[in-house]
Amino acid sequence: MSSLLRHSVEQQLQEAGGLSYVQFQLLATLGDSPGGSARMTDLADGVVYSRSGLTYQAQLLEKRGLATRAPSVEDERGTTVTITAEGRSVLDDVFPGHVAVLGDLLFTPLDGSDVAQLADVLGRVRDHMRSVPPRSAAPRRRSRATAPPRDA
Amino acid sequence: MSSLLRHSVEQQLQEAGGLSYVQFQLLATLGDSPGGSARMTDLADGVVYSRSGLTYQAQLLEKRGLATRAPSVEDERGTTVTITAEGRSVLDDVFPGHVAVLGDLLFTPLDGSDVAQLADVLGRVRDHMRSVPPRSAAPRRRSRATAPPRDA
DNA sequence: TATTGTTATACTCTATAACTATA
DNA sequence: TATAGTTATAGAGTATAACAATA
Repeated sequence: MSSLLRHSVEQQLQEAGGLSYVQFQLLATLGDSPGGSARMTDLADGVVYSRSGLTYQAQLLEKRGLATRAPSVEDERGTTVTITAEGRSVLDDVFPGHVAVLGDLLFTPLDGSDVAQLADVLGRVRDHMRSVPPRSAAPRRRSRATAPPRDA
Repeated sequence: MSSLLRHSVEQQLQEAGGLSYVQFQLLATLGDSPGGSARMTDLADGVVYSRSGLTYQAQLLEKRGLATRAPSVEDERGTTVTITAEGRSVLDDVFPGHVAVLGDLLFTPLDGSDVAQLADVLGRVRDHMRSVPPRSAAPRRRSRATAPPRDA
């Protein structure tokens, strides 16, 4: 079910705005951030992928003029990404269709009670997953001599 | 939530058996099929992807000796894919860890009632999505001559 | 030394279109 | 003609490792 939905969502984003799923997530996150800005690390928190993958997608956004990148003021190691007016415009173009896809495919067969249950249950799963030490994101070699590797 | 879970699942499949998510789906489907066989078209029904993508993954399985491919007996246009003993072996290798990932990440914060609700609600969504006409060719905002194109 | 991020690179996967062969 | 599947190809996306720069 999740695969089917994801596939349709990605297709709509691509057709309506030429956006990959990750690009949409980044733009949406930036759009909701104060000043339309966020640091790469903050952006990474919402996404699964590697830092290099994030850099790649952010570069694509910059090339299309949907976002700008600049060294962070507070911490010069960091990069601050900011959504542009054109970025917001693309987001506006894409959003109605995005909501429509979800409405058609996900919400149509559900009533208010179903949606509430889903939000509750999946919300708990999400919180749980976030609280779990990300086995994946944790480089194996991170373990010092004191910590015996679990995954052999 | 779905992305996080999917990512962890894919990682486990890759580490435990060198399987992509699609390959695992194919092997699992074959394993549950009578005689361990199914036609490409039948396999495609369970998966989102294109036929060429399915051919690609089936070829990989064949190269690794996890499945065989042969012309179908009834309909010589078709290809019958069959899981091998080694394919079942890899499936057995991978399965416990697969279940463990789902247990850890998905089911831990849920009780029996939650799981039942989830199965009910998502089951209806799945049925609904399957009943809907192919999404790819149906851009819903694509209107007739009355609506001017706004994406110029 | 640890953290932030980029680059170089190699690889996997997917989709489109053209093609073959059978129904 | 329609259906089943493969092949050729091209492109998008991802991860790993090496790297530079700042804290």
